[in-house]
Amino acid sequence: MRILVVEDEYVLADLIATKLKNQKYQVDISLDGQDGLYNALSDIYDLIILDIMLPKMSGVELLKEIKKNNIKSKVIMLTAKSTLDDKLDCFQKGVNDYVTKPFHIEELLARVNAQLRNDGKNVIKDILEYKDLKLNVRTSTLTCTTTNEAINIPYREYLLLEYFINNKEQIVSKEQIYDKVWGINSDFESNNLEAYLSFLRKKIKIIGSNVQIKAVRGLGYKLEESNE
Amino acid sequence: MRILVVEDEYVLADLIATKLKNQKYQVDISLDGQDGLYNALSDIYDLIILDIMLPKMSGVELLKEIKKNNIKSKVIMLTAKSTLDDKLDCFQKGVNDYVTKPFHIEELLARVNAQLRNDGKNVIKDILEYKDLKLNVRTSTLTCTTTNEAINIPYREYLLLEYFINNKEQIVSKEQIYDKVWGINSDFESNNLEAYLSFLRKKIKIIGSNVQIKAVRGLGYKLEESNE
DNA sequence: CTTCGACTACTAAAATTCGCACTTTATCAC
DNA sequence: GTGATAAAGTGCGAATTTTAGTAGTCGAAG
Repeated sequence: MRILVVEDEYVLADLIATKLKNQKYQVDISLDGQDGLYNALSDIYDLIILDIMLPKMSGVELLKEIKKNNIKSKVIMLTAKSTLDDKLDCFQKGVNDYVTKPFHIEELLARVNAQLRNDGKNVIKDILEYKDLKLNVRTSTLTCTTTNEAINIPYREYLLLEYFINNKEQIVSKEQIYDKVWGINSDFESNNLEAYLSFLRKKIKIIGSNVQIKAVRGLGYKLEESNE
Repeated sequence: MRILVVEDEYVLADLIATKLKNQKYQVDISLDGQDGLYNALSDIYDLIILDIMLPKMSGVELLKEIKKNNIKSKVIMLTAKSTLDDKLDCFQKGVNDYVTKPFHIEELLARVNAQLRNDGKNVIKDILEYKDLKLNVRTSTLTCTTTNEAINIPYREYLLLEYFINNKEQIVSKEQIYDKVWGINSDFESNNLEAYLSFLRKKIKIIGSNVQIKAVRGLGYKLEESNE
C-alpha cells in the first residue's frame, strides 16, 4: 500500500511518514501543493493525506484537481481550521475522512487503516492471505498453512507479494508492478523485476505452497493456485 | 442503499433516520443492542450507525459479534465518551469511522456519504460479451456460458477477438483488423491474420460456443451466431 | 449445364523471434 | 562484513510469423 503525505510542516510530515512506514506502508512526502499534485496525478497511491494550508496550491484546490482527473486514491483531509462548512465542503468534494489538528498520531493511523481496510475480509489487516499463503505485515513473514513452514521476506519482495495478493487472480502488467514497488520515477530498464519474481517464487516454493505467480506473456503476471 | 441506526435516544435516532431518508437512503432503527444485533446479522445493510452506550448490549460487543459473523456492512461509531483508547480500540475492531457527540447532523450525513461513495471502482467494464461468449479483460480468459468451459487467450488472439466483439455482426475488412491488432505500419504480406483466425476459431470450438467468425468473401469477416 | 482455371480462404506445421526465468556478478546500506 | 538490491548474462520455450499445401468459391468458356 502506497501513501502520499502532502504537508508543509516538515516535522509533522516526517512523523506521519515514519509511523506509516513502521506499518509497512510505502510513503512519499510532498512539501507543497504543486509537488503534491504532481505526485498525486501519477495515480499510484492508495491514499493521500492532505493538509489544507499549503504553499503554492491549497489542499482544496489539489483535491479538486485530482477528482477532475479521476484519480482513485482515497483522501484524508488534515486541517487546523475546521468550521462545519469547511468539513462539509470537503466531504462534498469527495474526501473520505477529515481529521482536525491537533490530533493524536495514533488516531490518524487508525483512520488510515480504516480507509485501506479491505472491506469485509481482513478486518484486522495485519495479515494478508491468499489460499494457503499468509503474509504477516508486521514481521514480513510468509507462512504456508498446509506445511506450516515460514520464511522471512525482504522489503522489495514483500512489496511485490503484497501487490500480488491485493490483486489476486488478476493479470497485472509489469508497469503497474513497477510503479507500485519501485515508484514512478524508475528506469525500468533492466530485468530487475523478473529477478525479484524469481527470488519470490523460490521462497514460495521453499515453504511448500501451491500458489504460483504465473506469467501471462505480453500482458503481465497473475497470482493463482497452481493446478496439478 | 440501506442503513441501520442503533441508538437508544429515540429523538436522536429519529432525527438521523429522517435526514438519511431525505437523501434517499432506506433506514431502519434499533433502540437497543439486542435488537440491533438481530437486525445487523441479516447482513442486508450497507452501513450501520452504532451508538456505544446501549441497553441490553453495548455497541462494542455488538461490533464484535457482527465482525465475528463476517457481516460486510460498514460501521460508523457514535459516542459521547471518547478517550483516545476508546477510539483506537474501535478502529482496531474494524470500525470505518468514529464520530464524537455532540456532532452536527450534517457532518454525520457527510461521513455516511463518504463511506458509501462508490469510489468509481468496478465502473470499468471487465467483461466483453457476445451471445454465449464472455471475454474477461482482466484475466484474458474466454468463457462459454452454455458449456461453462473456459480457455486462456494469448495476447494477439485476445486483441483480435476484442475487435470482433466490439464490432459484432458487422463486416470488418482485413485492413481494419490488421491496423487494430498489429498497428498501422505492418507489412500485411503473409497470411498471418488468417493463421490467427484459425487459432481463434479452434479455441472457440473447443469451449463449445456456437459463435463463429464468418468469412465474407472479398470483403472481410464478421462475428455472428452460427445457425444450425 | 458442366468443367476448368484462377483466385481466395483455411489449416497444419516448420521456422523464428522475443519475452521470460534463472543465475551470476556488482553495488549499496547498515 | 553481511544481507539486500540492482544490473548483466544466458538459455529456454511459448507466441508469433512464415511457409506450404489443401479445400472451397466464382466466373467464364465450352
